[in-house]
Amino acid sequence: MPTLDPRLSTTLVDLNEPQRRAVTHRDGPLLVLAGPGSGKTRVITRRAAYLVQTGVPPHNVLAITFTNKAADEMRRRIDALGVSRGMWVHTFHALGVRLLREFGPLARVQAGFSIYDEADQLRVVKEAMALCGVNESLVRPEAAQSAIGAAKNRLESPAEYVERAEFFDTQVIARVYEAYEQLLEQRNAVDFDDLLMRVALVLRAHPEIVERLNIRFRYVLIDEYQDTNHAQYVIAHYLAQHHRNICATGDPDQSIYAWRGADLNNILDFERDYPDAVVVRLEQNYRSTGRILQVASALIAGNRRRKHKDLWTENAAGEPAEVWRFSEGQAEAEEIGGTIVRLHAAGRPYSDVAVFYRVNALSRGLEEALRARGIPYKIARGVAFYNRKEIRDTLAYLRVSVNPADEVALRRIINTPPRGIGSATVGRLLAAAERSRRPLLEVLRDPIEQAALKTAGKKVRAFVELLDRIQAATTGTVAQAVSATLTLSGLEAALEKERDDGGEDRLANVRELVTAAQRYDQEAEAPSLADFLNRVALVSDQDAVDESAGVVMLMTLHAAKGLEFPIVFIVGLEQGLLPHENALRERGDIEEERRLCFVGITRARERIILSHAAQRVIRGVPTPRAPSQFLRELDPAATVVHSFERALADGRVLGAASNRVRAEAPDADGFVPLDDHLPPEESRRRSRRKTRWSRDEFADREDLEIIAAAAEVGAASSPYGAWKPGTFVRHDVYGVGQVVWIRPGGGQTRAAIQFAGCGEKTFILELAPIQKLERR
DNA sequence: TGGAGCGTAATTTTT
DNA sequence: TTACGCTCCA
Repeated sequence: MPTLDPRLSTTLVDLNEPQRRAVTHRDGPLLVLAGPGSGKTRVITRRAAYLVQTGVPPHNVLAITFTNKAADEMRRRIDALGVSRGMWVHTFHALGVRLLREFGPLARVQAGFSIYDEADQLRVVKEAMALCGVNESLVRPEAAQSAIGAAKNRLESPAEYVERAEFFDTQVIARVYEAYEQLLEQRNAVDFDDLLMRVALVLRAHPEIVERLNIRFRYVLIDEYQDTNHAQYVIAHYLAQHHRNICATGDPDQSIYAWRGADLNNILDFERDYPDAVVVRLEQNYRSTGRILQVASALIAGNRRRKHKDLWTENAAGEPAEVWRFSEGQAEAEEIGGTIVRLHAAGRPYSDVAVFYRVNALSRGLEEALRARGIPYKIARGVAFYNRKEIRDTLAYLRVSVNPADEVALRRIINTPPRGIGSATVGRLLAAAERSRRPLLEVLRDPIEQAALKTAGKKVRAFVELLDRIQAATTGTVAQAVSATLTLSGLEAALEKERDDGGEDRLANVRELVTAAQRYDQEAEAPSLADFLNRVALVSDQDAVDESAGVVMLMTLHAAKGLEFPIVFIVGLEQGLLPHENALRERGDIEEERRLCFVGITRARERIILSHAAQRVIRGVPTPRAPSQFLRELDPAATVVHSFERALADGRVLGAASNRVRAEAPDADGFVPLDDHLPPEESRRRSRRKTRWSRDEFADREDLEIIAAAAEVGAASSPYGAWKPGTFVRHDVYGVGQVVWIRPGGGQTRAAIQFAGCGEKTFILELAPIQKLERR
């Protein structure tokens, strides 16, 4: 019996009963179902501390999260409890990198491997398609990319994928997948999915490695278990195989990554996988007011695939949730901006406020409104920095010097900045590489090839010499390597010139990269250029959320998970946006959209405002919008509706259906004429009044449906009413085809057309050069 | 070779 | 609205 750690009482203090049970559970599988705001992070960190304080060496504990930010946060909090030394706290992907570094050869990767992000990956997919002779109009490269990613999540090799491929296009993709894998191998590169897949496959094939890892990691904690995909599930399974000390925490109601392969069944079936599992439910919420919780609970009750929880709180009931309705999307942004100004004037720090949206495109209007009012804000977009051209260019140089086989990076920098090696020369070199089956860089170095190129050959030689000089300069600290690369490559000079010519100051951005490298040099345990590059590759948007920045935060609903703010706005609660159009389609998942909305609402501590507009400018086109079906699913007893609609010049009121007495026929534009017997002033006054939704009123209130109907009529009255599946059409480029399906929505009409020569393609009819063929 | 200019297509969420 | 790819011209 180990002596009890004196710190143990601190570890267990201020925990409620279920929390304490979860923290002090020692051996065997444990499932913690943690509702929003129920102190889940606290439980995980305390549990890690508890294990250590009761005698488990820290290096025997492995904690896995999904985001770097969560990992850092957990490490920090465990640190604060004084026990983190030697403990492994990683994201699944970072764990993948570390393990691949250890047993890489078993997974067909060599030291210094590159990690390809989505953009790199797409390049390789395109290359693979070209290699297979697959035309990009036959299979969209993005489609192939996501099919390959999905296959990897299922741990399917190209050969296994082929077996399942029934249809022509999947057979094509199977060939592309195979070529893609070969290209990655030649380049000593892995993509994001490989970081999981290859680890999972190694574990499956090598019991001795599993054994070794099981000895090393006696306790495994996995956070956000509801977001694990099949590959992650398999990894978790093997990591806990012998000792079965797996602690999974999560909440099925907050699973929002099914589109990326997350399998809700992993958490729903945990008790089947581990029949002896102890299950702890954390249902007491410490975050939100009673009404916020009430509204959220009513909403999520609409889902079938879940584990029931009774969320409750001792917090005050608070204010009702608010639904704000606008006639136009811009008014929504303006009103939110104005409200934030007033809140701030009343003493609220900006950081008390966050605005969430379903799609990034919605941030623009908000940004403009905030900027116009001088409200400081930040958008949670971590990758934005690393996606800048100048940053990617710099990193490409570094990648080549760590991994000379990295052809994607090599091709990126071969003529950046311009050095007279144009596409014709590159084309010749690539052909030579393919002919002689040698890596591109080897061909570049070949004096014979250089000579064959005549004048360009000299430039190629200068380029490889440059690469050698850069490689020689990358031996010191990472920061030194980065700045030497900038100077030697000529990037610095090029950017300087661009700035002096009055262009953007992109030099400042690459200087920031040097700063980031300096920070890394100081913080990393064993800094190396390769590790720095790996780390940079795994940066995500979520990591950029800085709640302590003192500014209003703007982010997608996905990025909002795990955060909390006193005042939360969720904008664009409209059909097609939330739930998103894709989810409304045949195989879409409405429940996931509902969870997304649930996640958003439960971020709020004091006040939640859900807004929608009857019309919104999308891609420059004013589009009628119907309110989200989720608005109808909120608990009306805890909800209040506030209309900000305004009459138009001609007296019509967009979206002000709340003033209606009975439904009227929509006019030709698809808008319901409202209150046109009232003078505009009266109409405006009425539409501004605050309405409280009583249950009855809510029940037979038609307004939402009416607006929805108006939107639909708007779409149906489009010139494509007569287009049906089977209708023959002619496209200026693809020729004659036949409509497969047609769907109005969001002011645009989408249709899939099957063409004789080149397969099925989807169009926005309003924009595509396409006509109906008339029967004659 | 490389830049400018044009047309076309696309837009969900991200480790 | 923007991004990308393609063609054309200096």
